[in-house]
Amino acid sequence: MVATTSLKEREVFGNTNARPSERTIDVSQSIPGKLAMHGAVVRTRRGQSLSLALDGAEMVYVVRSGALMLRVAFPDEMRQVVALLYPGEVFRAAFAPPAASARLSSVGAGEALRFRWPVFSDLAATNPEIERFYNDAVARQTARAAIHTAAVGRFDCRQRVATFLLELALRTGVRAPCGGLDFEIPLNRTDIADYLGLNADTLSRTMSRLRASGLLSHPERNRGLVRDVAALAALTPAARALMGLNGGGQPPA
Amino acid sequence: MVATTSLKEREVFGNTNARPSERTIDVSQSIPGKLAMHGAVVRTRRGQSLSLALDGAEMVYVVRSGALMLRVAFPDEMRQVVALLYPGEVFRAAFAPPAASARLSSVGAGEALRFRWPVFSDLAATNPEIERFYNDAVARQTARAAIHTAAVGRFDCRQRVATFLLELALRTGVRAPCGGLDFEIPLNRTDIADYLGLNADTLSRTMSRLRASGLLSHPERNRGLVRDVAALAALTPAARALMGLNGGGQPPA
DNA sequence: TTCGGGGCTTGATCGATATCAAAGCGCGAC
DNA sequence: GTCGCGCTTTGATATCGATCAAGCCCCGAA
Repeated sequence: MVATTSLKEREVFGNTNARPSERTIDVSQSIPGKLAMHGAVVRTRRGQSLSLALDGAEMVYVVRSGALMLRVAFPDEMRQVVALLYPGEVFRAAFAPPAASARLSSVGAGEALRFRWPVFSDLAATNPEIERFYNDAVARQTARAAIHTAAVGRFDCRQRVATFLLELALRTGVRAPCGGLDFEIPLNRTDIADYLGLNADTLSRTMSRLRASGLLSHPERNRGLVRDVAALAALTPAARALMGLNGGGQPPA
Repeated sequence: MVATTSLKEREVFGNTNARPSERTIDVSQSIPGKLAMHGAVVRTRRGQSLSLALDGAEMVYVVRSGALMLRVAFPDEMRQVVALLYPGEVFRAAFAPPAASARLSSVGAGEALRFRWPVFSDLAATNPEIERFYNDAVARQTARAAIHTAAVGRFDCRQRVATFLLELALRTGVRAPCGGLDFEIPLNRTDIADYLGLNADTLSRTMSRLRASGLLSHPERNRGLVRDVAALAALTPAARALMGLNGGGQPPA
C-alpha cells in the first residue's frame, strides 16, 4: 500500500546514456501523483505474469515504466498479443476477454501501480484528475488498438514490421548521436510475431531485409537503431497516425 | 435534447415475428434512463455518417438499437472496420486514431444517443450509475476488440467468417422455429470483408462453402439462419470467448 | 418488355507467407 | 574450456488467399 516516491527512468529504460529529457516522450508526468499514494508498486521482470484477480477482486494496473503485454490464446496454439501497454497506460482485468486464456505479462523490466478495481473506481469518482487520466488513457489505448487491428488485418509483412519498429522507436527511443532513434526491443522474436500476427520465421526474414537495406541496425542485442526515421515511416501507411498518437513526439523532419 | 421515451425493438431489429423477450440478448435495459434525458436522439439510416466533432466539441454516442461501425482508412485504399458497436455500447470520438481517416457510420437503421463529451463526462462524474455503465461498456468493448484483433491476426478465412456469424447471431439473433438462430446481416459483403481483413471475393467463396455445407442459409436477402449453432461455434476458436461476452446469451446446448 | 448498373458469385492464376528443416549463434552450466 | 539448450536465421517447398476477369442476379428506369 505504500508507494515509492520517485521514479528513476534511466534504470528501467535500459542503461542508455541519454538524459531523461532527451527521451521522445515523457508520460510519467501525466500519471496523477495521488494514484501512487493508493496503489501498490509492482516491480516486474521480463516475462513475469501479473494476476488479473486477487482474492476475487478485479485488478487494475497503471504502467509507470517498461511495458506490459496482453496476450490471448485459443485452442490449437493460436496466440495473439493484443496490446502493448506503455508508461501512462492503464489495464483493467475486464479488458481481457473471458475464456480466451488471457495473460498479462511484463515486457522487460518495469514498474506498475496495482489497484483493486473497486478502489481505483472510487478514487476516480472522487478525484477529477484521476478520472480524467483514466478516461484519456483508455481513449488513447483504444485508438492505438484500432491502428494495431488495421495493421494486423490489412498490412503486408514489411508494413507491419515497420509499424512496430516505428511505434517502439517513437515511444521509447532516444535521439542517437547520428540523429536517428535508438531504442530497446524488449520482446523476443516470437512475441513480436505474435503481436504482428506473423510467423516468427517470416518476421526474422523481414527484419533481415530491413537490416540489409540499412534502415535498421542492432547496436547490441535487444536494441534497435533507426538512422533515418522518415524512411522507416515511409514504409508504413500508419506513420501519420502513429505520430499523431505519440504526443507528436519529435516527428522526424 | 428531448429523448424518445420508449424503444420499440421490433422496429429496428428487422420485422421478425419474434417477441422481444425471445431475443438472445436485451441490453437496452442496461442503458441508464437518465442518459436519455440529456442526450440527443439520432435516428440513423444505413451508411449514414455520424460526426466525430460538433462545433469543436468531441462527441459521444451510445448505441440504442441497430449498430455502428468504426472504419479507419490508410493511403492505398486500405480500409479496416475496427469495431462494430452493438446496442448498449459507447463510442467516444477520441477512440478513433488521428490521421487515419476514421469514420463512424451506421450499419442498417438504428438509434443512438448523442452527447458532447464534456457533458457526458460531467454526467458520469455526478451519477454513479452512468459512470459504471460507461466503464463497463468500455471494458466489454475492449474485450471484444481483443477477440477481433486475434481473429484478424491469426484465424484463417473460415474461422473468421464463422466468428463473425456467431457474433452476429448471438448479438442480434432470435430463436428460429427450427431451434437455430435467425438474424439480420446488415452489412454488405465489402463491409464484412473490411471487418474481417479479407478480400470480398474470398469472403463470398467462404460463405458459399458454409451454405453448401448446410451450416448457414439465407431465408432472405440480408438475413442469415444458422440451424446448428453448436456446429458453427465449432468452427471458430473464439466460440467460448464470444459466448462469455455476450451475456451468456443462450449458449447452444 | 429491354436495358443498365451494382452487388454478388465463381473460376483461373499468381504470389506472399506459412511451414518444415537445418544450421548458426549466444550464453549459462559445469 | 566444452557442452547443451534456446533463440534466431536462412533455405526449400507448399498453400491459402488476393487478384483479375467473367458471368449472374436483382431491381429500378425507360
